[in-house]
Amino acid sequence: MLHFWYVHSMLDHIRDKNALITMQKAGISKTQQRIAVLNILSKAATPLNISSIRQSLQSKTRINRVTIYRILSLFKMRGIIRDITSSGISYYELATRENPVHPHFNCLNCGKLSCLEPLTFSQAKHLFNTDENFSIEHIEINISGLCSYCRNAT
Amino acid sequence: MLHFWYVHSMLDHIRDKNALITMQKAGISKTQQRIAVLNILSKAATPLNISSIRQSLQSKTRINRVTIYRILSLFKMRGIIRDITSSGISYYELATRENPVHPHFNCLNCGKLSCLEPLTFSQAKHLFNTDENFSIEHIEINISGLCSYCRNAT
DNA sequence: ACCAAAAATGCAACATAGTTGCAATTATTT
DNA sequence: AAATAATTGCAACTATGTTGCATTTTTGGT
Repeated sequence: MLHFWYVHSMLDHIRDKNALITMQKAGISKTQQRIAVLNILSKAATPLNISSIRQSLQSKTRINRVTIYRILSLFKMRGIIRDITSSGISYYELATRENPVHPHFNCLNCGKLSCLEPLTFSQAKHLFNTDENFSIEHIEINISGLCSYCRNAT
Repeated sequence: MLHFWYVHSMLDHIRDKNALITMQKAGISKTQQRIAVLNILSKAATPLNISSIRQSLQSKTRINRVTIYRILSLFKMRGIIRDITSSGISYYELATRENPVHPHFNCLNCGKLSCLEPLTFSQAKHLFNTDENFSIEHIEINISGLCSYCRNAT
């Protein structure tokens, strides 16, 4: 039987490799800080906000607050990640083919952001009577309430 | 023919009266600052963010930054206003029967937030497969791109 | 209309998010 | 392996938002 730590170090290794490939494709320098940020986002099951990212990073990599902002901003520009702002807080998630744009659910109790089933852009676009000639570039749908855990806990 | 200033002072008078009635109904003290904030929001054609509200207020009423936050928070709790957070900035609009919850359009160029045609809560709710037992309390839909003005200006 | 009690405002101080310029460090290219 | 280019760290700054406490304004009873 494989050991826990072994499986994990193996996964970490794969992730590091993927991170390098991603940055290669994007044509940006492969720095330790960028790899670390990318790995944290690829490990995450839900979109993460800056403070979660900082916490996860500080234990492993020495990284400045400003650097995180700059890396996230660069990743966003290059289409590597997407940001979701729910209740005034920015969350980040990987933007891959396998992970298309989708609505999010923000628990008002625990604050966790979960991903909902995707709605295609055209489906969503169809909903809104935009006879006024707006050019739609982004549709953000955020739903809030209580997640199943918090709902049952109360 | 009626003079411009006359019509306006008349409208202001009606607004002041409406503001007083609103606060009476909500069972909260009728203060100058609250009347001023309420009037600004009732005059506005689009949802306003804090800095717009501050700017509009400072010319007329002496009011502290903190007071505006407290008033908006109270109004929100009492259901007098609604807040919309688009791209990390909070905007406020009157929450009346005639003005139901609706999606918003945020121009990425000029930053202005416009109101789109409403979608009923049940229409919107129906869209999302929430088989997981989330309890939905709020659905926020924000669309961004270029407004007609900015689109044509470029 | 006045006075006491209750409520709201102003102010100072603080916390967090996010940005910018510049010097020091790290990647990349040859 | 060295020179150049890019990135990071740091200090300082802006904006948003919050809290405690003293001062002022509203409210409600007389």
